Amino acid sequence: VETVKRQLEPALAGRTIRGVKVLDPLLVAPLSPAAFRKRLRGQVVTSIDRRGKYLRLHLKTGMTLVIHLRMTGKLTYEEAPLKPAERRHLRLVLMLDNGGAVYFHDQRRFGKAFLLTPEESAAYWHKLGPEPLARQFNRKVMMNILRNRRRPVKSLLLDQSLIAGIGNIYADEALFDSGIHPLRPSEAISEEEAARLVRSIKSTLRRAIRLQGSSIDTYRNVRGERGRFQETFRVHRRQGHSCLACGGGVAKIKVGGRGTYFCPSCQK
DNA sequence: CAAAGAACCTGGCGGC
DNA sequence: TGCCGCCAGGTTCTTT
Repeated sequence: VETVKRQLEPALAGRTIRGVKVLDPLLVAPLSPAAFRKRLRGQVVTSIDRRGKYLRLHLKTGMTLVIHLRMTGKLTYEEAPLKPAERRHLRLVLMLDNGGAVYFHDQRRFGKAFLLTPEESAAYWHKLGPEPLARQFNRKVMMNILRNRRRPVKSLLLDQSLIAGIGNIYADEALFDSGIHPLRPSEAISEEEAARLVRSIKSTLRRAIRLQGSSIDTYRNVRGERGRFQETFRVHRRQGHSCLACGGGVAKIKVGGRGTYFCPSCQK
């Protein structure tokens, strides 16, 4: 999402949305496509940012257009019309005043786009935990999150109300990097381990951003290019392969309903 | 109230 | 070839 945000900013900032085409009502539900279009058309995008896994397009009126890609959402920017094959999973088009357009594609149709008023915004973003890449996200904050909870540490990392923006891939990779077992009860994590976990989360996310995300299947960046972080996975989706650190076998279990990959000898 | 499980969707894969 | 079940970068609602 950070990669998408960085690439979308120069294409969208300062642009006026001249046209809105909703090809899948599910994307904007519970708003009707007509109501969504009416509220968005003519709006000026002043800036773009990200909060957790949400993309936010700030509009001159004070409204915010929020986009969540969920599992298979993709945003692309094009100056020329899409080829027929590229329209297969097209859900939304925002036509801009410079002739370009932003396209939202989504195979599984889990993605969401909605508008927030300035009044709604504060309460909405309040539901999310801190940004893991912020300076203020440190061992102390991590310890407060881990303390008095016995849920498996991986479930906590994925809980967006506790920390905003860590996904399944990055939770697995950060836990491997810090040598912590995904099922460890969070209250059993020491100060030293918490400090290591914070460093691992930050370094994993930074490295993934540098490699422009993970293209396991459908993900592409705004220019349609694959990310490369999947080439550096140490445990995620490597079950049965040997651990790059110890040579032992990478295991797969389910944690909180999510496929979870780890090295039983490196992660305790 | 926390936690587990199901639901929301589409499509690819392996097994039979 | 075709059908079935399982799995998938996430969140939210329901059930236990």
